[in-house]
Amino acid sequence: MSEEKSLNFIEEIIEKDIAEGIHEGRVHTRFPPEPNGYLHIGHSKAICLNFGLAKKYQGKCNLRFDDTNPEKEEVEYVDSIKEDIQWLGFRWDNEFYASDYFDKIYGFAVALIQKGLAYVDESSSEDMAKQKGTPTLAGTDSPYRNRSIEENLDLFTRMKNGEFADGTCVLRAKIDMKHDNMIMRDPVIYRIKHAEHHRTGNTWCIYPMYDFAHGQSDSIEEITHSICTLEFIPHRDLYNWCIQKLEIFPSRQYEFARLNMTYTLMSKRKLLMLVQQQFVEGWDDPRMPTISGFRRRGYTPESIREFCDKIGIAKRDNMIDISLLDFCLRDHLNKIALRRMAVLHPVKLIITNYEEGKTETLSAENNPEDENAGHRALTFGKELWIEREDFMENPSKKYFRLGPGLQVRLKHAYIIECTDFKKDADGTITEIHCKYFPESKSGNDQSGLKVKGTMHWLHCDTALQAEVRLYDRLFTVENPAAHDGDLQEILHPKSLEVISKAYIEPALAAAKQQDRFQFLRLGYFCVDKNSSSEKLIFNKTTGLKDSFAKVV
RNA sequence: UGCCUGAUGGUGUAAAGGUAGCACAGCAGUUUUUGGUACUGUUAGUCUUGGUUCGAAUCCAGGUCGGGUAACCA
Repeated sequence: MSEEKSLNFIEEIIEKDIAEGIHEGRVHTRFPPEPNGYLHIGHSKAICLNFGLAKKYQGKCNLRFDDTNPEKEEVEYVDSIKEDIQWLGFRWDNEFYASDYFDKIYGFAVALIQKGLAYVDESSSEDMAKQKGTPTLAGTDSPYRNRSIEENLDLFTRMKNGEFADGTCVLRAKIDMKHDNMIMRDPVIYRIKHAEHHRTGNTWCIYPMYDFAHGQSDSIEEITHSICTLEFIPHRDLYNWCIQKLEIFPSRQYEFARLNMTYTLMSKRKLLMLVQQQFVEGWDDPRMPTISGFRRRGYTPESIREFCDKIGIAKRDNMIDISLLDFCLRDHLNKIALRRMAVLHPVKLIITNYEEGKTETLSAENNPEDENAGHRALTFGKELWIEREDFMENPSKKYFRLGPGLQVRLKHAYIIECTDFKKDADGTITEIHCKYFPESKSGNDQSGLKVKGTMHWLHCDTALQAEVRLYDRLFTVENPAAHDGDLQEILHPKSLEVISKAYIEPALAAAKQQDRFQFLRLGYFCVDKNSSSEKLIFNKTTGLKDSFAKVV
């Protein structure tokens, strides 16, 4: 009866490795972000993969910051990355930094020089580019390629000691300038950067390149399965070359296809641009595809994990429909979000046959999906707010809401019938008059009336006010990454709409930051981080599935 | 143009030589005091050409198309 879920290709490799007793069947992964930006939804895929694999196979997963470029990295990013991973629900076994290993990595470089496998090159970067050749044209050796070991050792030591300015020389691995794989044409493995590092300060003025730090860090931590994205496939040759020449722990690299999602930008560089040019409020702007943005928007970690599980792991390029993320979100929120009523675009409704000044307390369930969620009290009276969209002067037959002579149910209250309405000079509806049917009271309906529509409402005298922020997609095109021109050209002009005076029900007064609700018939909303008891602010997380919208 | 990769409905992802399945999206319907939820039904797919085989999405050969790759970034 237990349905076996099929394995993805990495799980297959791992299970094979375990079966063969490689590394005593141990599984140790790592998540290796560079702290040069905030984590986005694409990183969630890698996080769920790496931490998920460790969990599934009773292994370990390290968090390791790939901090080898001091010019781009900052502690703010380190902190945000840690917060985001934890929020997603994962705990790392070790918190490491590539910069922890600078001494060891330096030692690896010296070892390579001593084996005659690395040399200091004073060619300019232009010359080095020429030496590289092209995909079809073999490269040529640098004039500095055959320096003696002693000279290389001396030069490299002086590089470390700060005797040279940035860019004067680099350390290169001595591999093969005619290699089919361009990466293997004597790659740079150390460069000079007189820059302060966020952790090592001014201790170093030379820093290893990715290819001479990442794999080495994997080895030092005895990572068994080093999982990265497809664009690192050509680097695997070098990864393995270093392990072999240095005779260090043989971690293995495996590559999977990164996440692409419709209407979403995944480039950290471009996201940084949105922040710097203030097209959004910051990295955690609810429109951003960052983990912190989704958090502020009201997404749940459960829904993001479920999404990552559903999209699968494979090697072919993909473009996931963002509606799948939406589905996972709604699916979870539907189960956990308390129901409340709010009126975003209010118009007054007067119940003409309801006694002036009278009120009634009604009971409303907090969540029909959850018996244990309990009930709350609602006040009903003569004057109510309803949604402007819920009234039409000349409704079509498919319109199940209010219009002259039409009947609807007010949720948790009575059935009403529209008897009259008022307009101002511009034709804007200013007031709707209805009569109610006292015997149609919710839960005890004796009226025998049948209506097609049910509407949300708020009692004028007791409703509270709040700011509500409505979000739409940030980009107008399905694949913003493919857009060549200015980002501004494809930015959705109405990605944010602020409703400064929306009405909400009194039960929402005590709502705290990050609390999530379903505003009946409107969608899911969560309390913004800048919300206060004086001024409540709600972010729209996502709408409800709306099958009526398509009819219109 | 070299090297590396990949190709299954609109989008993802399974099927390890034996009935092409699942999810999202779409469409239609049932239920409903949320035009929500739930439930039911349904449309739609193996890049191509050959070969091996009783039998091919799967194995082999050629082709086509897509992606990556020529940073002192990661």
